[in-house]
Amino acid sequence: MYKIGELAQLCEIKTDTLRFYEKHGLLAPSSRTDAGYRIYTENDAARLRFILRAKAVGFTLNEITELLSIELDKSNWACADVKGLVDSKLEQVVARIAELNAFRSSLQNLSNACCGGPESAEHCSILDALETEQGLEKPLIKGVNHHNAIVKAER
Amino acid sequence: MYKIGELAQLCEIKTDTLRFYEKHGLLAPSSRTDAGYRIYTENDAARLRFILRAKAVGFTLNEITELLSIELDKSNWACADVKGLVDSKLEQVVARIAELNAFRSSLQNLSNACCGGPESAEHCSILDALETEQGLEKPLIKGVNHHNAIVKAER
DNA sequence: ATAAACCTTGGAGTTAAATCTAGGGTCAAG
DNA sequence: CTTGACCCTAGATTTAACTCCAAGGTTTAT
Repeated sequence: MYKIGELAQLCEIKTDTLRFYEKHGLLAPSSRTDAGYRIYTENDAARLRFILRAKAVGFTLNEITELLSIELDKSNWACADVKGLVDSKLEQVVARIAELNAFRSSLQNLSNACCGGPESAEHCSILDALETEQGLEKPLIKGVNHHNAIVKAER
Repeated sequence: MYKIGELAQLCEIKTDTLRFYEKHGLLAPSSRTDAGYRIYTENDAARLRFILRAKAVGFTLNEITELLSIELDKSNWACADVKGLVDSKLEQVVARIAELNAFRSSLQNLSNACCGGPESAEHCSILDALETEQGLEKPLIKGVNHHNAIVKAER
């Protein structure tokens, strides 16, 4: 059981943000005290952590609402519906991971091309690194890649 | 050589967005016609694609500006500086990939737990899936994971 | 029993990133 | 030589996601 300030501190956000999430239907406290103070349960906190993680990973609050709506009325959904919605989000996540991997390899190329010494960076070019990586990009975007996790990053 | 509308169409953004990027120092056309029309080169287009990819992957325009600033005055930077900046961005990207992988596995758990049939989704819970995945989360965050690329997602 | 530190609501302000509007030039096709 | 599809600038508006403020009620520690 947390008061709003306690939960906020626990999750390193502002109380204002919690009230904002409530107003927008993402997270309502399970109850109120007689005086009207919001009371959040451990379950509410878990939900909040889910929201924050989804946010950190680039989902908008609207998308998160959509994800959480599964939770709210799950007894009214068929299992197949839930699976469908989750799997479509899962696809988005997988696609985003692929994009990130492509981007990471862009940066990696630049880092690799750079000697790292004290001399001028005349020959270090983000765009050069980009160009040389362009052929590499497509296979990353399309299809699941079991071998592109994280490429060795040394030197 | 592209006029603003051509480049916009090529990259599926609005001309307004290109002018906006120019105003904010992310991408200026290499030249103008006598009439004042913006003229973008292939190099400008590559820079734009870099911007769009970075954006898709969750970087803010300010962060992207910082990344691109390397390009602008690279001759005034030491190679070590460039490498430092790039490597720190690289760390951010790797961290984000880790977060996304954790999130993906959350969703995967839910999908797996869900029978996918026509019956009520009473027992499919995003939060349940979250709980059971909580122990799994930390090893993903810390350290490079060569084997967490993308887990089989079928069924 | 009172001050400090909480909490409440309603509404205004902020920031990032566009997106739109108004009022005009430019250019190629018929 | 005009019409429609472009382009220009400057500035206003929008949207998401907070963040802050005012005016007041509640709790807690001294």
